[in-house]
Amino acid sequence: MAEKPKKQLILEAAFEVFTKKGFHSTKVEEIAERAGIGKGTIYEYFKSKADVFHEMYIWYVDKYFAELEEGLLIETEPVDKLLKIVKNHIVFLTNMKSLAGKLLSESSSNMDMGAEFKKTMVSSYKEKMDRIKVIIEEGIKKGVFREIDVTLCTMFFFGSLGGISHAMFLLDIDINPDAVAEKVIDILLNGIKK
Amino acid sequence: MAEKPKKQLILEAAFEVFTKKGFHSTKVEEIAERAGIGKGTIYEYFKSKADVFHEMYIWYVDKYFAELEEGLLIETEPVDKLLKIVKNHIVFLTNMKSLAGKLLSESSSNMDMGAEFKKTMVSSYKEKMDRIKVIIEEGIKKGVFREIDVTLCTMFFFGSLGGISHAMFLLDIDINPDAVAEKVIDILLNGIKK
Amino acid sequence: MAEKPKKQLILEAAFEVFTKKGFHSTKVEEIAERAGIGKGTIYEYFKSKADVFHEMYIWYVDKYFAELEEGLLIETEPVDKLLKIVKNHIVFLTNMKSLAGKLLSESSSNMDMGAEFKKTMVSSYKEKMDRIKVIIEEGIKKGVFREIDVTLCTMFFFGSLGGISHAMFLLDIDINPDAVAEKVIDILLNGIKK
Amino acid sequence: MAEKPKKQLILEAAFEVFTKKGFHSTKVEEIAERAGIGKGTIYEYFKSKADVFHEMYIWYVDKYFAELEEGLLIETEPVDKLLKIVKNHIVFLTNMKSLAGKLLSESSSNMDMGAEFKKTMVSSYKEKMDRIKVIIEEGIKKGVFREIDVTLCTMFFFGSLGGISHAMFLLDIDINPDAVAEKVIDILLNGIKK
DNA sequence: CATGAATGAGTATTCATTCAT
DNA sequence: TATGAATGAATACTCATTCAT
Repeated sequence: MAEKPKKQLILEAAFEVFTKKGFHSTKVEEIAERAGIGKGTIYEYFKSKADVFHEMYIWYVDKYFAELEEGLLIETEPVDKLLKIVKNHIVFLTNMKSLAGKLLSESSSNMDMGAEFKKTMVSSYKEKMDRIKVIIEEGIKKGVFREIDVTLCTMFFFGSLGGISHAMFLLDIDINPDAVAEKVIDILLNGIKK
Repeated sequence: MAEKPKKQLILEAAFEVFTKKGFHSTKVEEIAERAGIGKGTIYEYFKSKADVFHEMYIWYVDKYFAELEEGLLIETEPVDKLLKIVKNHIVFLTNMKSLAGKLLSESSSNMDMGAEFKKTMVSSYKEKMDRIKVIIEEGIKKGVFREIDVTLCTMFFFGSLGGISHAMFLLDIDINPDAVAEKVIDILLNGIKK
Repeated sequence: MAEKPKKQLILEAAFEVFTKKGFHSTKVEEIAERAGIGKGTIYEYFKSKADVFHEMYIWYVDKYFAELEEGLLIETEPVDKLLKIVKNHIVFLTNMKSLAGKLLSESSSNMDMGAEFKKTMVSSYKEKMDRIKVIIEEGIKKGVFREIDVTLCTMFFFGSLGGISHAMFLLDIDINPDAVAEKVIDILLNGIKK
Repeated sequence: MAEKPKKQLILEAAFEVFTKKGFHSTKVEEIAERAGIGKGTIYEYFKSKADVFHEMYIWYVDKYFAELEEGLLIETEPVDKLLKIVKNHIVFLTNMKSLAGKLLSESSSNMDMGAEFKKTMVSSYKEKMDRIKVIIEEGIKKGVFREIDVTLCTMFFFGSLGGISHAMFLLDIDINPDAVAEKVIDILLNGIKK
């Protein structure tokens, strides 16, 4: 009897379909089918297809951060924190059935989805970036990291995570989170120069 | 009299519109208007809207590589080559009126565009990666770089370029190509550890 | 405690909404809200939206006639009766918050509401007409009126009432029932010729 | 080869369907079918269903006035002019396949069609009224008519025309334009009092 | 070759109605 | 009885594509 709340059901179905087919190619009816409900029901909980996408995005990002923060609590050292972030990122993507790349890319090109959504995206993006930035700054303060350009370094590091996801999905590569994470951090920390 | 060939005209118009509005939101008629020709004419040169996109993508990538290779010819040292790649990437994006990010993201989510296009994308992706990979391997052979995981390092480096583009567009940041390129390479080469 | 019967409540709410927004633009939920009840409850008393409209129409016409007949009882002379009809018509419309025009017009165009409703409308229309016809015939018999075409005169007279309502609503004119009624009857009785 | 212009074709088809079924019950596709064209073509000439209705209404009113004015040119006497108006009205309705009543009624209840259309309707209504008003005033000036309330008389007369149409359609009566017109004018001029 | 008028397949959304509670 | 969450049939409108000129 204790059914999952309808709204959650829709969000999950939406995630699966949107990430697999992209926003425009996803039909509202498909989401309903996957959620095992009637098409009209979606409009009881969301005011439009774009709204479903928007809320799903927020839900997804929140989930990401929740898992991340939990992981970060244990660590104290900047290096370990960065390592945790990379691991978390990879695990998250893998758990998400490896479809998350789509989400990012499709969403970034949907300016037609209204300024409000754009704002949500930018702010969640900044939030992620800031989380990393703080760690790097902490590392510099502690004397563990060099005095590099923090913003750039953050973009660099953050981008590399995206690049890895992108490669994973586009090339259909299976990877070992721990091994990859360690290699990534090694490069980031020590550079590639001999 | 020396008019630009019609096909080229369409490709350029398509690039502008597709990158500004994304694939689905771009109307064929808009491309025609921007190209200063009739809607029907497009179908004389391309068999569908997807085909226009596909060919435009190839043209864009070719252009990217042409400029890149030209730049790489001058350099002999792996480090300088990587530096050139970063600079070229940033300059290219800037020249492209900062719209290229869209291209990547939108395209990656269009599985509905057929397997053929997917293949084109993957292969051009691999081509770009390989170009970088070769340089890194060369650096290792020459003893300039450590013996790191080349594939991963490539993904890492390549991804960081994407991350920088993404940040540029999403956050609307203006950057100085040379300064940024040097900082990026500095991090890549020396790492961030003190 | 002496609550109004639910059905009556719905009918009144329906009248307000239907007359303000027309049949198609009225949502069943709106009627329920205005009646202060749940949407489903309407279907306990009526079998469809069209049925609500149908019954409301009958209720409205009955009310009209009830008021009219009451007024006519006092009068004995045909001329006074016609005068009473005009006054009653105008007062009725005014009391109805000047929305009745809508009712007539919307309803007349709803062939899609089924033959049954059409019949109700026609028969109520005929009933109104007959009421007038009888008075005119009586007037002729009494030698007060000329031997004009009774049916046509009825239509003419009845139509003019509608015309006045229509003008009132469309042009948003406020009128004095007594003054107008007397002028109307004056024209009807004496014509406009000098 | 000399086909009727598409826009005109659509307007005529729209008139037939709208007047038969009312605005809401008319499907755009039905208009297209009746016009013998594709659904999309309608949107080449009109920007919405409401727009088709709006333009059709104007076209219809213009046609009415064109025929009316032509008829009025020949007459010089106010009485003859009124007679002409009545005849014209009846003939017009008959020619229009007896569907015009719908038009008036449906349209008057479509406040949801936007303020612009409301304005068009009111102004065409006033125009018709003014045409009649002028004739009555002329009659008074010439000493043919009594000094009655002109506005009211106009509404009265105009309404009676509507009443006759309404009766014709609702009761499905066939009438002889000339005979009816003369009787109507007789009542209007001389009243019904003996 | 070039065109743009014509087309109709495809889809988000609304809302009357049902029915489990 | 009363309710309102759930439903899906119904429909205006868009736009890639065709083809007569």
